Amino acid sequence: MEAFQLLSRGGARFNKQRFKSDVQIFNKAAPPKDVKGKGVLTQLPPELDFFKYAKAPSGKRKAEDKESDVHAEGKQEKVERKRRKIEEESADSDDNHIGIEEEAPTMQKHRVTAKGSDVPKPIASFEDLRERYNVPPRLLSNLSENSYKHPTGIQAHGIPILLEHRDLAAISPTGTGKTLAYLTPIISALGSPISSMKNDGGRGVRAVILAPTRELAHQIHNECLKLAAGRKWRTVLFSKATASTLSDKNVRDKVDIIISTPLRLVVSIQEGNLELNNVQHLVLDEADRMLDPEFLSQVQEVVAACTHPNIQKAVFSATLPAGSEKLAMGILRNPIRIIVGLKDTPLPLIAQTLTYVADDASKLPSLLTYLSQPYNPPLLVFTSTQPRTTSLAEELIMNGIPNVDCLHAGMTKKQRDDAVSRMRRGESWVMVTTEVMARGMDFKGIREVINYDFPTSVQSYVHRIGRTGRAGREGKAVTYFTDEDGPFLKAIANVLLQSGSSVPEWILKLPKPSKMKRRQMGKVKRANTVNAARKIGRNDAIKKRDMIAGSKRRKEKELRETDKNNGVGEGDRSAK
DNA sequence: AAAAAAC
Repeated sequence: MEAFQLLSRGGARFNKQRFKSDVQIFNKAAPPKDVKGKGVLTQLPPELDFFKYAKAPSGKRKAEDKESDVHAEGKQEKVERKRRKIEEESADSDDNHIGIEEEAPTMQKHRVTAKGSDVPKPIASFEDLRERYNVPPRLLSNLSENSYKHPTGIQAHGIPILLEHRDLAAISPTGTGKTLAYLTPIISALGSPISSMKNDGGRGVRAVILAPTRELAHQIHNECLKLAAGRKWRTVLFSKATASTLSDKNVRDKVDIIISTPLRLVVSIQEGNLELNNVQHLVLDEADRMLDPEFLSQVQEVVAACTHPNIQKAVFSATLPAGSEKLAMGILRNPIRIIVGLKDTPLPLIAQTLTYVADDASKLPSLLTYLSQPYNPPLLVFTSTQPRTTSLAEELIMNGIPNVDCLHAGMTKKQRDDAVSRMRRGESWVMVTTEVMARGMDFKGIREVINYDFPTSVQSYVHRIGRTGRAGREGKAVTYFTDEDGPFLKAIANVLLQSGSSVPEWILKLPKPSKMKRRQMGKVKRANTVNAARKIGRNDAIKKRDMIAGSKRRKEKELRETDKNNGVGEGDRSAK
């Protein structure tokens, strides 16, 4: 009982603080001053109560059902029903499922659902970690010195799970502190840097974190350095340069944590320049991306190389489609699944709009008009390809837009690093980019995102606009759509609805495009790509690459099928 | 459904 009171007090304090400092609109809405006990958030005006989606099912639904903001009532109800269904599914309790009901107040505040056996209770503050798990004081002081005062939902729930050495699938919205949620327990569990160990040292790297882009790996490494400050931790951002340094076994065995993109790691393993047999913590950040067909075999190779019997594995993302979740669950052992908020859904803090621009030629004038009015720099502009990123940046510069920058993976490492640095220093006002920046990147200042080209999936949309609205701040996201984007418009419109933004009625009335039509659209687009490729004389190269990729994908699919039939685990397969 | 990303 005492513990429970402590938890609810801590939770209440956290929420009050967080909302007061970060969400201006909270003050305007005059929150209840008395935050003692339960239900601060249940008293929020419905448009602010974005935790409601993940609350344990209760009789309180009705009051929350009334949302004023949406034009199409019928659609709204449908979405609501879907929402409720998802909740019921995730809250499906079995005997092992510890007290969602008993812990309801805390759970509600953190809007979290947990599934799995013997789920550890969440922490109320980082200080709890000292008593409960003997987390080193140095680590705790590093947290508070970097202004991490109160755990977010994913941190409160995820850190204890990882500290109890359980496998974890964690789904938490963009900008809610996932990186810290896995770095803190890893550094705590490692105890002491290898270099300072007398007996146990020299057996090789003990933790590996995989991320889909270099930029993200870099950012994770920076966070890691903050937490590692004051002790002789060796944390390595894996790259060509560091890989060659680590080809010396004596150097390599003194490394504590490696942060890397998958292929880089695979290459080193294959060259015999790296062993992962002492890895006890493996994290896949942006897990659904990492389990995409193009990354999957690489990731599986890394997983297979981690042969330590006691390895703990965790996957983190804001989005985890069913297919990816299955793959993830195949990699994890007796995992706990934590969902904060609703998966595949942006934060309602981000005000989203869809803007019709007729055709591609109308996009540039629209953007120029947008930029001629006051906006909050830095602005992030997403396009669909590298060439389009470059040419749009050039157009903007020619039109006199100041401080335009661009970043895509076709640029050199130095160019990429410089662009990120300019962004971090606040020197870029308009950053034009590709999917490379869509996931994980945390630029605190970004208030506005523009999808210049329509995103190619719901996941892409959620992650792109998730570059704003971070750590409780408000954000704004504008998405251009043309006639060609028609077939995919409705899916995105539903995402807007689910996260509390309004959508013009006519969009919701769009018929669901038939499979035939979608296939046709796909063909048209593919033909365009081929034509474009022919123009720049790379047709053959692209064809060849696509053929290779295609056959690889098919092969992987076949393997998946046969494995399923033979009951072979994920790890076994890639070893073949 | 498709481009970009990983070296």
